[in-house]
Amino acid sequence: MKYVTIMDIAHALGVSKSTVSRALAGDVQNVKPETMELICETARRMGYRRNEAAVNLRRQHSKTIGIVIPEVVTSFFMNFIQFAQHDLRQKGYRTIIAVSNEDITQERECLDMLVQCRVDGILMSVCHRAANASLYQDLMSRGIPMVFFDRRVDGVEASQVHIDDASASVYMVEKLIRSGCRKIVHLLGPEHIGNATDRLHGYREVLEKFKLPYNPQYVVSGGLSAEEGAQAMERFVRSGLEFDAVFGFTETAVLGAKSVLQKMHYRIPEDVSLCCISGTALCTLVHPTLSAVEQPTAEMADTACRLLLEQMERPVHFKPQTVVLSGEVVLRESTKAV
Amino acid sequence: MKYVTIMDIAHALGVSKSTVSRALAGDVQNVKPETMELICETARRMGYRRNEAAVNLRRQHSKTIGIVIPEVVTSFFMNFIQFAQHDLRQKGYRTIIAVSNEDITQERECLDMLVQCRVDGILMSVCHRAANASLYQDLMSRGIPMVFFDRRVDGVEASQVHIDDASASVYMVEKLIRSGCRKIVHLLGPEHIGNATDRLHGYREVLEKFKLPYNPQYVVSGGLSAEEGAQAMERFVRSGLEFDAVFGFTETAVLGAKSVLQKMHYRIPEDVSLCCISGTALCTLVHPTLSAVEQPTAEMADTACRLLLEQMERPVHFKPQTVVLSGEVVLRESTKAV
DNA sequence: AACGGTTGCGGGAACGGTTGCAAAAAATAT
DNA sequence: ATATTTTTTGCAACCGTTCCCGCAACCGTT
Repeated sequence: MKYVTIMDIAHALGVSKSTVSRALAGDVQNVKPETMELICETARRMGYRRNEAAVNLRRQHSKTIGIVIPEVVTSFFMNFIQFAQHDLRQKGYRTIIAVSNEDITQERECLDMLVQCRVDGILMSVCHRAANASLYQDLMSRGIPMVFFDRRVDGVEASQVHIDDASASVYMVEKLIRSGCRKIVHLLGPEHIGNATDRLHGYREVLEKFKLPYNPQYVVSGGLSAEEGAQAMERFVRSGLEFDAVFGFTETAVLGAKSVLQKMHYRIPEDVSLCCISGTALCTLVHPTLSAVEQPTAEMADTACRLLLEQMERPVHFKPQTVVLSGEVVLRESTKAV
Repeated sequence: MKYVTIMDIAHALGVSKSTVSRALAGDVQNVKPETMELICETARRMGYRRNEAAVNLRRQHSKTIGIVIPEVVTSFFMNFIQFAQHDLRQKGYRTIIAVSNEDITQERECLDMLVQCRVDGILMSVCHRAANASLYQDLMSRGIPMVFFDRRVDGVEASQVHIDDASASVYMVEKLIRSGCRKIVHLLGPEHIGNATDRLHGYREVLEKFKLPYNPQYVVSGGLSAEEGAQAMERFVRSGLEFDAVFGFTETAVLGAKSVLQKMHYRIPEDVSLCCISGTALCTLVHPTLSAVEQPTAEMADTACRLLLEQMERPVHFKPQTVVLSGEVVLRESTKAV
């Protein structure tokens, strides 16, 4: 495994490595056009590829951004990464992605690895609203810019961008009620995810607004996965309580619930309406298609990248800011018309 | 942004950087236990994180493996990455993932980036069976070990691991026939993906075996995405030809077809059986659940990593080998019992 | 006391680029 | 022609780490 270096090129052409370096960097101020052309051509011919490690060492930055996400089963995070990569690449940054698997220990390891790689900044969606807060704070005080997206994090002085979960819930549940539903089950997300609480608040807010009674029995822990959602649904159905709609914290859980319901021959949406927050392309792939509040993924990625880049450009007197985006209600076949 | 270096530690303790380096590397042969303890403790206290760029430069390897995948909408590739990351991390390797978006130009850029980062090896699923073959060959002759997984690549002397597509198709289509289906539509994959041809061969083989006529009109280009699958299905239905089953190249395309069929009130599987190759968790999320040949993702990742690691350990007199795994037919609700 | 062997540590040269500064070469002005 | 400026080039230091080599201190033997 022998890579060609600028010294190899310099030697082959009888010039100094400085000149080669400048030529390859396109420094038109300091190198004669024909020399430049010659060097670039030779580099191409010899198959030269710059050694990033050497560059990173010399310049004191890596031109890479770390992205930490909690899971890879939903396509939301992958879509986010795609958009973010597009934005960052345009600004000359590479990305390195790390998955915490919804585990705070793995999350710490991810962060550790990113620090070792000397990433210039971190885009992060936490797996726990508070558990690693002091670590984030520590990293940021060490001068590593961070922006948190999608999942809210508490007690950290940092830029964040997420959707207005409470409002999103309000929109969605209101649609449910206006379409005639009265007994709405809420598949609650895990307590350690901040957004779960907000979505529950939104749900309760609408009930109050419409003077409907709030019954805690209709709020069941639906987890994150399809399995958990299915189990929660099954348990609820067995409890014998009447219901005419399910509003879920997340897509996968609702899909699990949907399977259970369909297996029991509930008709959707005639017998039960189904909807959730943070839907992805999956919602359109199932039958009936699922009504959901869609995350503005592209906008979220753009905003997160912008915030991060701004913070990296002017690290001094930078003020953390929280951007709240609004989700878009998309009504599909799993809910009745209002 | 100031990171602490081994020099900082050495200075603080009045020892040489060599000793610090050795202590941190756990070189018990050459450093006294108390010194070691002292150095490690100080390093921890000062928040030392090794600079990977410096290490990569000095040692002539990066301890990272590049993984190139064609898309991120299916969870298959993400699952593969998860398994591969697990294996590689155990061997002390980081991973850097790049997405080609089913585009040969982007694929070249991905490879270029990985070379710049001096990855020690590449795990790759191509977006075109042949287009970039000479580039792969070039990279390998430059001493970069590569292993190709899932998607077959032609005319390249390299290790490959994929499922036996023809046999997988045979298994699946046979089940269809044994359950009573006679007019089976095949949603063909894109021509530039080698596996598509193999799966078609499998389909034809079974027809021959059962002495059923082969009608080219029943083989339609179904593309990769749900949209393409839906369009293909719609076109076929409009053609007026009778059919009682759809066997698809890939999950997403079949899901697209399924939507169309369900919208038209075809009953599944009573009117039309549905199945595909390379199913993921998605198959169990939809209703009715989808019969599929499941890829042995973990096994494929393990094999690919093993092959790559072996090749990296003994680059000389290494012989490329192709490992063919067999898929597992999982019958679910979208097909009738045999 | 002199000897070889081990142990623990420091010095310094790499690794492959970038970049400030000075010097050489070329272009322009006097 | 020489003086001056401008363009183009080379030298050398540096980034943080590893690792080869050498040195000293200490050990037990003779």
